[in-house]
Amino acid sequence: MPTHYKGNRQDTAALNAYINLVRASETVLTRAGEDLAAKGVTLAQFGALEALFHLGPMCQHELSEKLLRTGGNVTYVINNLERRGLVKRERMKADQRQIVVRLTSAGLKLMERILPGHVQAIVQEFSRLSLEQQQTLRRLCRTLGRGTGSETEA
Amino acid sequence: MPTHYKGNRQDTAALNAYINLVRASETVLTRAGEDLAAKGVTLAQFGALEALFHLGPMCQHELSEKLLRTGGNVTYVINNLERRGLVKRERMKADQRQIVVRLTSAGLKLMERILPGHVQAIVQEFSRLSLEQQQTLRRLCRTLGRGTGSETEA
DNA sequence: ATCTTATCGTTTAAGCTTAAACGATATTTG
DNA sequence: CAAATATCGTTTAAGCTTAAACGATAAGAT
Repeated sequence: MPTHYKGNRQDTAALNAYINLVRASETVLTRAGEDLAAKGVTLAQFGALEALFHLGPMCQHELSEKLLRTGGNVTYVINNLERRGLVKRERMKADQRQIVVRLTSAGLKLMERILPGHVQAIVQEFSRLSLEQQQTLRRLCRTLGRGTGSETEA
Repeated sequence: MPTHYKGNRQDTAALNAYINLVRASETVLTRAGEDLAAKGVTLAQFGALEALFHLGPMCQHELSEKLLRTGGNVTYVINNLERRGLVKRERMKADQRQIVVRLTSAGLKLMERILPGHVQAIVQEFSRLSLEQQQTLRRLCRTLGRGTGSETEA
């Protein structure tokens, strides 16, 4: 479904790339979300759990930076995870403003149980593309995702 | 920021493509949303307005198919647009279940005023990629976005 | 014609997300 | 030290999104 906008060649190429990029992302996210729903967590919850699993305990501010979400959003998602007993909060002694979030044993067990299958679901999803195509896609998306020039990342 | 998951080559390529695809989409959508916010509408509202602008009046069910959203979501977004006087609803005589949504003159004027600038914002965003790269990105995303094999689209 | 089934739009509950205002705690500055 | 500034987490309001249940209308079956 190409764009209906009548413009020049540049405009058409950009709009078509835009719509297909967003659609592809929605498709992939929807399927990943369905996989996780069957495992009992949401995508947002999994994102937080995954960061804690791979990077270890961290304060909410740090989590908000890793997840590219606002502080208020992290409060909300962590509330839901804490209510389900998957993470726990601990106020830091050194800096009373910060709250360290860590996986509970239940949270750790959950991740050990569902992570491999979720990875395979994503691998399966991307098997529509060859290895080389996946790398090309990654490279183009990285170029597109770069900021306005004030980034620090290599 | 590559994945921290320790897996084989296939897994790593898929996960990296996944994370960068989603991030790029979020980046582009955020910027498009900021552009539209400055123009006074949300991305979801613009999506509905744009469909009505380019395809003409249609019932909510049709709109939900074009926008790839649920019926309940269309009800919600159209409510907000109607409240702002940008669209109006008309119950169809032929089929009393259907409700045709059409742009008001205010909605039409708004789109004529903001659409060109929004297109240019997207073109600007994608100017990080060459024309050829945009076409490659589009092709890869289309492949990825295809359904499980039950699609009708060419 | 009546009964069954399907379609269309709405409502509700739950979750995600942001921006903005706020309180508590740290840090910096004069 | 005291005052101003900055950081961290929370809360609120608004919007987006879905799934599921529902009522109204239409289409199909017997």
